[in-house]
Amino acid sequence: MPKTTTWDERALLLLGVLTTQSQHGYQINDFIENRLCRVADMKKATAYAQLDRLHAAGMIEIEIAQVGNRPPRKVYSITEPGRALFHDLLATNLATVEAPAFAGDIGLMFMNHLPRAEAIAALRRRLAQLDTLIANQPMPPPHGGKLNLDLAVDHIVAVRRADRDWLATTIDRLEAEATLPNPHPQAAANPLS
Amino acid sequence: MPKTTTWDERALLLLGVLTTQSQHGYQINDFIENRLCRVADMKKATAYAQLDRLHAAGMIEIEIAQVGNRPPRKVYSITEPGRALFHDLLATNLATVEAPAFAGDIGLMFMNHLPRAEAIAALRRRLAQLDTLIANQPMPPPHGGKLNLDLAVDHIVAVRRADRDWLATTIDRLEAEATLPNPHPQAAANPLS
DNA sequence: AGCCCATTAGTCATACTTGACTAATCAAGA
DNA sequence: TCTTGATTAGTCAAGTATGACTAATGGGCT
Repeated sequence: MPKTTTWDERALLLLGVLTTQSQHGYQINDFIENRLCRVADMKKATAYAQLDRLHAAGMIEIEIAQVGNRPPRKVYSITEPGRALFHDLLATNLATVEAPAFAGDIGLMFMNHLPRAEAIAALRRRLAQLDTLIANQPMPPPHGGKLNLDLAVDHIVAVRRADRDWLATTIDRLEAEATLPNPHPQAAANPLS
Repeated sequence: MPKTTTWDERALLLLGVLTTQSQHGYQINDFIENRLCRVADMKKATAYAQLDRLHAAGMIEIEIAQVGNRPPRKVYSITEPGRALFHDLLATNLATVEAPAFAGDIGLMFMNHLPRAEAIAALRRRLAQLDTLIANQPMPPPHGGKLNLDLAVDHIVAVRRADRDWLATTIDRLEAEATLPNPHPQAAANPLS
């Protein structure tokens, strides 16, 4: 038999959107890019590619609907196998911890290559950004029925707040260390050791 | 003039590794996949592609070194322009907040599509995994000189702990709600409304 | 002597992602 | 009336990421 395709969180996202309600492409993209933008990030072309894969696998079906003289809509609906797949993907997703990889940590690793003052100033800017983000956190627009956006947003806010606290504490610690004799005397530019 | 290439955290990672010390390819990959695996994630083929791009842009240079009769080593070294680029990328990285997108939040959004008990059981498995990860957090092997792995690992641990706390609290709340009259009576399987 | 594994170097096909683009209809403002 | 922007459909080229693969050497084990 053919090797079973591997489905990821993008399939879960689309199946979830379609489980809530059959939709046509424009609606799907609009929904993802406007309503779910803080939780998910998928572009139009990616969505179409995934929808094609899901259709080819029989997880969704497509009907054409004509409204007036407008270009015909393709309405995507989830099938029974699709519901089963959605169920499995959802249960797995809920039960699994993802390996986090923060791009910001790359910089932290190499922080000692900058002069202390410069590094701390940069981290301070990061902290200011975080504060702004947390303060201006817009509450998501009200949503209908089964979609639990609040929970996901709440999670993001919680993690961001922890990030902020860690950063504030770390900056303080680094500053305290900076007043002591410099433990890294070679921190300035140093070509050809 | 040609459009300036966009450099990302992968370039930062490689430049950082080479700033610490000139290395040949095998060393670089070994270092990233063994020592930095908890902070960064870059595969061999990706590293070589990035090294090529950096070399084409004059950010690193390559010398051939022969050791015995072994296959010749290509030793990659950072150039002066490379150091400047590294400095800029590092300062930017430290000063910037990344938009986080957690795959796990996709599931949270659709949680109401599962029966409450099943969803809570799945989240409990996620929590157990998180606890294990936090408990078994291996301290990174000691590192030399300017590499500040501890800081990045500390950050990851802090965020993970916040994640764990949020999850524990959320599970409790969901369970409390579950004992009340079900606010989502259609939570069970419900084909064709 | 012979065999296997680690070291050292990459390459390549494949898959995934996305910015930019095309096309047509209709409502509303100028 | 004409133009513009939103609605609706996608496509395609170009870039990125990576699993799987090839090749050669040398040290150590049987």
